[in-house]
Amino acid sequence: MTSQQPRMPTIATVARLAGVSRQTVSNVVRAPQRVSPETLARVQAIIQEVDYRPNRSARALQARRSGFLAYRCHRPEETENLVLDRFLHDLCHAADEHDHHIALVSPVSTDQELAMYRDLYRSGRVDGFVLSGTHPGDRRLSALLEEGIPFVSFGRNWDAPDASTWVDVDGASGTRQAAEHYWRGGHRRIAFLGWPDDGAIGSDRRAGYRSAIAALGLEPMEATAFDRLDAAEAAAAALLRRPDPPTAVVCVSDTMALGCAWAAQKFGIAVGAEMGIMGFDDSALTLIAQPSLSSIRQPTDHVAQTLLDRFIGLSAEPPSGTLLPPSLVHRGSS
Amino acid sequence: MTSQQPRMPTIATVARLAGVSRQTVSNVVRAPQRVSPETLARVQAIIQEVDYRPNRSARALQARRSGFLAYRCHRPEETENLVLDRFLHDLCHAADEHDHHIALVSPVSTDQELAMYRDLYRSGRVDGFVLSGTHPGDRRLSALLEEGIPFVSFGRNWDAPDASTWVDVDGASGTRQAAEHYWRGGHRRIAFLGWPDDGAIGSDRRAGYRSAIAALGLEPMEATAFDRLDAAEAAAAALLRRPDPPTAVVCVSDTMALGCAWAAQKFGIAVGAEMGIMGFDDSALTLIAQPSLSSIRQPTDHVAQTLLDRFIGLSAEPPSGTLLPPSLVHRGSS
DNA sequence: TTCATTGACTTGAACGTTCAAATCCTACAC
DNA sequence: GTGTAGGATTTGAACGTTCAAGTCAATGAA
Repeated sequence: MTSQQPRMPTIATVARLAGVSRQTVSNVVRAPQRVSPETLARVQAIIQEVDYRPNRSARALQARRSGFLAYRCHRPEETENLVLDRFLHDLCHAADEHDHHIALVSPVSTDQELAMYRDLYRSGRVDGFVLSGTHPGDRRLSALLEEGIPFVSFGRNWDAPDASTWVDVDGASGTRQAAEHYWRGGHRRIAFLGWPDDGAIGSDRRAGYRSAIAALGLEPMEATAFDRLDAAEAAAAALLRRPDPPTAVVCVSDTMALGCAWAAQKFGIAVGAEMGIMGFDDSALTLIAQPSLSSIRQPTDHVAQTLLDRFIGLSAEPPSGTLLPPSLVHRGSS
Repeated sequence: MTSQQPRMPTIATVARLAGVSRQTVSNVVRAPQRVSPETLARVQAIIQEVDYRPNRSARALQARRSGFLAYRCHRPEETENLVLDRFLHDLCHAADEHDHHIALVSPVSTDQELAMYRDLYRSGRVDGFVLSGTHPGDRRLSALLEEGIPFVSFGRNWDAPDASTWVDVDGASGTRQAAEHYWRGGHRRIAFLGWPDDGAIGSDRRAGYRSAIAALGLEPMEATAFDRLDAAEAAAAALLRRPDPPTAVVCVSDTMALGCAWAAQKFGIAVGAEMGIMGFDDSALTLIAQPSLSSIRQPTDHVAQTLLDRFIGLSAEPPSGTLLPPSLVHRGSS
């Protein structure tokens, strides 16, 4: 941190010390089977001794790939943060296992985002991109496809599902599982608390509930509220005031579920024992809440893993989409 | 995304097309004043035309610095996430402005973290590190210092404040400002709602409150609770049941402030008009609350900016710590 | 005229890898 | 004994930059 750092050992340093050529050292590191056992041992000893690691910039230059993928770090104000936080974490992890790393960008507009992507890719700084939060009409997908820039996305390619490689979570499967879970638990009046302004995600989750309810031969019971605690609480209270109040509520988000739980408490209903509540996303919101909420959890680790696998094989395989089912996390409110 | 990409234009491509040498092209990009106006214009035109960008790996190799800083992406379960989320965002931004990028790592233990850092640095993948969430006895600081690996930290170097370069937020200043703000607003019974198990951060914030109260000649009034909504609500309710209830509460966190607001509502006290509540960190938690909470906001953008500045000048300047004051964000509960 | 000075540009080498081709050696078959 | 095959290793070149040292021509002072 102070003066001149002594130079790092290079492949040439090791070669000289071990009395072999650079290429042999390279082989020891990358293709040990090509090297005779004695030489292998000798060179490995030297590598240990001087703590040599291949220089990644040199490798990147020669291989014409940096081993970096760029990811846009989401804005702190957005609500879906908590899932994306977990996703980002899992993405790092998955990248690590593929000897890659994640480079972050934080553009302020879509235009700037695209300009950054172009620059990052053309300057060889990154090998491609991981997008998240895709939506119908997403310009990023079409632009990257058009420019032939490699990418994968967490979220479908809504406009052209077969044109690019993506992984998404099957929201309908989650709400379907939740409804079926309650049915198996003896519940017969199962409600859904959704958003009023259904986008693609909200209607996907709603559809899963409806299909399960229909398949089970139950009466649907739906309410909507904006994604805020007070609004959710009010909507849930309205449900509870009905002559035939639900005994279980499947919610489109954890915020909704928390509001639902507050409402139940005010009605003197024991959450968990008397009434089931299921959130969506298993966000950290559950931690500040009491009682802790059951939730439908997106398998972000599996998503990240799959995306990385797919990215690595991108030039070989044709583009393809994958839907992964979420899973129920039972915490006490179910 | 499909077949063989055509090769990117290199400095040699541009040189050939412009009829100059590689070095001249390099000068056009990096030191335009060295080139004659006519040549400059001609070369720039070609650069535009073929959309040339210098290859970063080649630059990194030659300059022996990658332009990457590594940052450990926090675990999704941790509570201070929301500030760190904002910090990460600001860090990307600051890095961008210094022509650097942030590379993420997600180690599972401190040992692995240190091993990763060593590897990333020695392989030339990153030029150094940005740490956050430092604590007394933090092994990372001592290890990096010992190995001579460059880093800066968001959070003091508790054990050796003068040994490394850091930036931290003056928590005491925040709570002091809040107390003084309420005093100026006519409040005379100002309480502090803190954590029972005061770590360094909690006691820092408490100290600011105490110093302000003492300076203003008021009676201190303190309560504690764990950082959970229900616990905070209970503690706040106890305060409100006192014969001399506070008219304003400075809280050690937003969770506490939200709990406080719920308690006030139950007592029929109008938050904002009748009672002031100040949170800490201005986390997104405030979004799910109604009315929205005032809060003490850490200047993460300034922190990030300063850290980057300091990192760039790390080899030239001696290590130094900087304390930045937070600011009050008035939203309605103050 | 001579010779240093300056400005514009070029050349060769180096940064640390890996690929492709070449070399060397040993073993084995005919 | 000759030829061939194959394994282990080395050599030279290339990846795309930039640094340091060079050339070359024009300028101006002695």
